[in-house]
Amino acid sequence: MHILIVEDEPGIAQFLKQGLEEESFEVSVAYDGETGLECGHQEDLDLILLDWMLPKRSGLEVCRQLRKASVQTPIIFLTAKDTVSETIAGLEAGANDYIKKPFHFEELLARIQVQLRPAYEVEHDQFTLGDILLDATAHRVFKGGREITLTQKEFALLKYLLQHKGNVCERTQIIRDVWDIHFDYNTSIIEVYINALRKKLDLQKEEDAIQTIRGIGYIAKEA
Amino acid sequence: MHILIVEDEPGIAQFLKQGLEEESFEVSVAYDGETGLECGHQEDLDLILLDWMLPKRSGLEVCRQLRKASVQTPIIFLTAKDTVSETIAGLEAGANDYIKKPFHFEELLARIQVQLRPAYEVEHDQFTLGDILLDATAHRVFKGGREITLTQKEFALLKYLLQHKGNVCERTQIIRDVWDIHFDYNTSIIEVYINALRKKLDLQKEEDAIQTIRGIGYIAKEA
DNA sequence: CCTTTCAATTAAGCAAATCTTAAGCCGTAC
DNA sequence: GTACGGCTTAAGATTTGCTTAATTGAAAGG
Repeated sequence: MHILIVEDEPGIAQFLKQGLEEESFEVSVAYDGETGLECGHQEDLDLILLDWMLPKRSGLEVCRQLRKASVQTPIIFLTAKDTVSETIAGLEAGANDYIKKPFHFEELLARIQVQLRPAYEVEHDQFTLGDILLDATAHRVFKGGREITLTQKEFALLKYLLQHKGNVCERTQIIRDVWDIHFDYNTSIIEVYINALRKKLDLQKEEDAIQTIRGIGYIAKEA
Repeated sequence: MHILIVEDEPGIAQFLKQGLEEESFEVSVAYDGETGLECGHQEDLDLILLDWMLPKRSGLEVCRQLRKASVQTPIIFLTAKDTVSETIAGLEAGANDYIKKPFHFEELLARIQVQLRPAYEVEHDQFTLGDILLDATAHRVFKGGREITLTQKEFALLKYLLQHKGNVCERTQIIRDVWDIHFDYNTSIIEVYINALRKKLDLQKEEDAIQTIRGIGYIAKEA
């Protein structure tokens, strides 16, 4: 997570930088409004901490300009300007929060966390197995960050195996729950799909995440 | 815009209600935590103002429970509990802001506006997908700066897909939310419109911004 | 009040992806 | 070594989605 501090007083800037770095944020500092405005456009920024009184351009102006340029990065004012009308001006300029000095570092941290919290996380129920990730909500599967395209049945089978991770899945169970066949079967369809999965997920025979249990079925387990 | 106030002290509740109604908000009041938690689940709520000390359930608990039930409505704590650790607890429980009593009504208003901003933008502002830009307010669509004329339904469908950018939209969801058909359907209308969009937006099959998820629906995603 | 127009929808034929079956092969267990 | 169970492959069947054309219906214009 990358935070930009726009603050002219070296003491405060340093204090903030150090504190945030200890929380393992990546921190950049701009010492005047002009620079702050420039840096604020960077794509990889996750949050901006903005002082009000700055050389060259005021924090208020920086905030307005950034929003005007449709920069969506969360902005938190951090300033000694503590009147109500100033607070309102700051918030109306497009800031997401407004903290008055003096402040407690812990509270700042909590408020930063609030801003970094994804706005609307649709609850994704997802399953993992090693570096394989199956997102049931989005209907997508990733292996080591790279998306893998699966067909319906492949997806259903993988999901079933991951749901029962660590447990042996009998072929009769699989055919019942994934294919909805409740009577006797005599087909190699499961093998075909297991095969497809192993191919698409590039699973090696030795460290196979999906192992065959001879005579019974299959098991998905961590290496 | 509909705001829920959860506050046990009638005086404050009334003061808030009146003030907010003057700003033409629709206001509901719950006088204890239990009721607050129930009302908090309502779909049409845009914001919740939450006191900490409440009969039956504390505001902190209400907040936690709502978030646990994946209610995404913005929550602002409005409380006399003013220590740093309480503030942090409130924010970590899932609140979006934390205002300490006594407060200025004007500042509260500004902070409410900040929380309502994202909802407003989703409703009115613009969505992008690669070089496609959809301006919901102006009801216009651009691709690489050139305006594309869409019909009502085409526009509604594209907006829906862009709103859910990165997530698979199931056909049943689409037919429900865009066509408002809640019963079983058996028509190829979605295909027709997807087809129209792909044509008008000149999307190539390979790097298609709108991809088909066979058996499920469609997904709009960046290349 | 009738005609024109255009968006919305339905329907049908076609194309493509997926699912299933089946047959031969391979490896392990006995 | 043999027999059984699982793996692999490919071909046929089936399902799903794409595309085009025709029909409906509602608003605009004469």
